[in-house]
Amino acid sequence: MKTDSKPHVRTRRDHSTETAEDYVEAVLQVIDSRGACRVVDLAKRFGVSHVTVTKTVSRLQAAGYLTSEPYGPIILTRKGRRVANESMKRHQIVLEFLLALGIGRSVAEVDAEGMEHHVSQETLSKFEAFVAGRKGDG
Amino acid sequence: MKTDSKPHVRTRRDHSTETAEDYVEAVLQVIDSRGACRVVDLAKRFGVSHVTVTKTVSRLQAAGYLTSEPYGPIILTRKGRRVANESMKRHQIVLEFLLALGIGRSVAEVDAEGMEHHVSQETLSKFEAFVAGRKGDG
DNA sequence: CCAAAATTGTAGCCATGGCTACAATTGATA
DNA sequence: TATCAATTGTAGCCATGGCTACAATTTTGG
Ligand SMILES: [Mn+2]
Ligand SMILES: [Mn+2]
Ligand SMILES: [Mn+2]
Ligand SMILES: [Mn+2]
Repeated sequence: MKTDSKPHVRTRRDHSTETAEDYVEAVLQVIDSRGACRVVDLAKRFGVSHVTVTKTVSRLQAAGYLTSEPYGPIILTRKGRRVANESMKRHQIVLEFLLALGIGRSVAEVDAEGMEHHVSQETLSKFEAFVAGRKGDG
Repeated sequence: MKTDSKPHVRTRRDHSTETAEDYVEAVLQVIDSRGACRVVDLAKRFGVSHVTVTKTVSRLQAAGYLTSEPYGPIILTRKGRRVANESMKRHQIVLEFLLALGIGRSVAEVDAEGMEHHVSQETLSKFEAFVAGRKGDG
């Protein structure tokens, strides 16, 4: 797990994996709700042009997260599915934590999307414990 | 405050202001502890080459956050000091929140460096309230 | 005061992630 | 089925933020 003593170095590393995590997560969710994932779906979701999505998808394909043929749908590889599931789980924990803290849902959803990539395993565990604790209360 | 319904759009905006915030904050702290801030100080702090710092400093100068003459020290403008103070305050709140949650100092410092840029005002307030609450306890 | 070390600047490269404009393909429907 | 709409691809642009290599300047020690 390499405990980077330099905070900014870790933050930069977090950012370098952020796109892959958000994309595979989105692909999984779109497939789950529409049957197949297309470039337009991701463009709408992320609020970017379809060109940006196409280029990113091609990078992620080269990196082994997904596959796609010309004019075809976007499909996750085994690796892509693994990362998507891990990311979704972590996203969920962060979101539930913010909700448990009493933050409004729409704000919590926005904050979680950015925060999720910077939460260490230790912090994630504390978040989980906190949520579990609030469930027990009244 | 514009409540971006699209999480990823907000996250991208957070990232677009991140460098300026981290730099002015660092400049303020270096000045405070060494009397003056130089390119090397920032390069060490951020774990990047002096070239990266030079280029970024020149961008931030163009954007009005700081000034610097050739081979001279880096000085914050009024705007730079304002942003630095705000950023330091927010950073401190996030850090103290993580510590109050029971996270180890070194991990908390690393996580805070990334998280701080994605915390909305509402969430920041809840963080503050949580820390204040734990202070009262035993 | 001068040489070596440290610092800073400059040139030029790369990857990521944005965009517009336009072309090609596919899908829907009249 | 022929056309129009939607989707996807491609070309080419930009800004940010990394880097190495080398040049210039400043600082420091003897
Ligand atoms: Mn995200
Ligand atoms: Mn997410
Ligand atoms: Mn930061
Ligand atoms: Mn971030």
